[in-house]
Amino acid sequence: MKYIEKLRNSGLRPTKQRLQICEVLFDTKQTFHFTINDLAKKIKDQLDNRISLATIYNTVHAFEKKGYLKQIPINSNQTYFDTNISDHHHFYDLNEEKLIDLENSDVGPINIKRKINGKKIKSVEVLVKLED
Amino acid sequence: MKYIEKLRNSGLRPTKQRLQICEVLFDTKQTFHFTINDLAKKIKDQLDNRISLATIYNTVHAFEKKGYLKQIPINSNQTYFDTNISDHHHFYDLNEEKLIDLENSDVGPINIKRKINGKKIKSVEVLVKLED
DNA sequence: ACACCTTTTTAGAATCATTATAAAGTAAAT
DNA sequence: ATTTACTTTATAATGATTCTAAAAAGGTGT
Repeated sequence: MKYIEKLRNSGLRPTKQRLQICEVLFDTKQTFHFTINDLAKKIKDQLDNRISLATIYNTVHAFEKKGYLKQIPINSNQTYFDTNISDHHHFYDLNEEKLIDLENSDVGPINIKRKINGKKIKSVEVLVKLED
Repeated sequence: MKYIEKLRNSGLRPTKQRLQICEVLFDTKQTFHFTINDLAKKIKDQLDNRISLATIYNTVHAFEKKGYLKQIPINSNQTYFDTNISDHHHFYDLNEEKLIDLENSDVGPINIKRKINGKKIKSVEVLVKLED
């Protein structure tokens, strides 16, 4: 199993549940956005066994902390995650409540001129809200 | 009262509660960020009478819809609002969980090259995450 | 001022995502 | 194989936000 090493290397035990969640998240051609509920449904549909909701939360947060997932900053009652961890930005369609990837080449370079003492920039994320 | 006209013009009845919330939000030299809970506390401290939490929610959402407040896209369990409705962006200090305004001049122009058919850009918001 | 209609406020209940708990199960180390 | 430290799990708890329906207040016309 190709994810066993990946998990071990980051200090996460490769449990059956984590490996299955890896498959659902990363065995796809296309990256995608999801909420915990989306993921829970996907897991229920794709797997024979069931994984408890608590485990799904734990796993997603563990993966996010390790950098295998990105949280998307957006005001919604649910938290959105992205399996695309490359440097990129998002459209958010307010009418359809849908996220759309903006390739990095779709956005000109972003120049942050101000510095805060003792702080490093961890990420720069652009959210472009769309309406009809 | 200077807010009566403002509210009437946007189709909101200038009720006692709304006018008082206007004072708390807009009678300040500096703009600021807040959550509903922050605001509720501020209201309790600054006013003699009490305003129900439901009204605070209603009012903030009404003001946001009318453009007197901006929601700040950030992943937090609470929703953040900003009384600074000018075009500007934010630092988010991950360690201290604090928002800091970035003046528009602190960020170079942002060029969104991609268009989505039939959709207009409503806003472009940059969130710069900081860590120690 | 009064009557009428509409909007707003309110307390409390309901909802819903997320986190905490604590017991049972599993991986890894000795 | 035994022990130890993680993990999973069902369920309960939490906490922000929204809903509800009744009371109060604003606005308009008389």
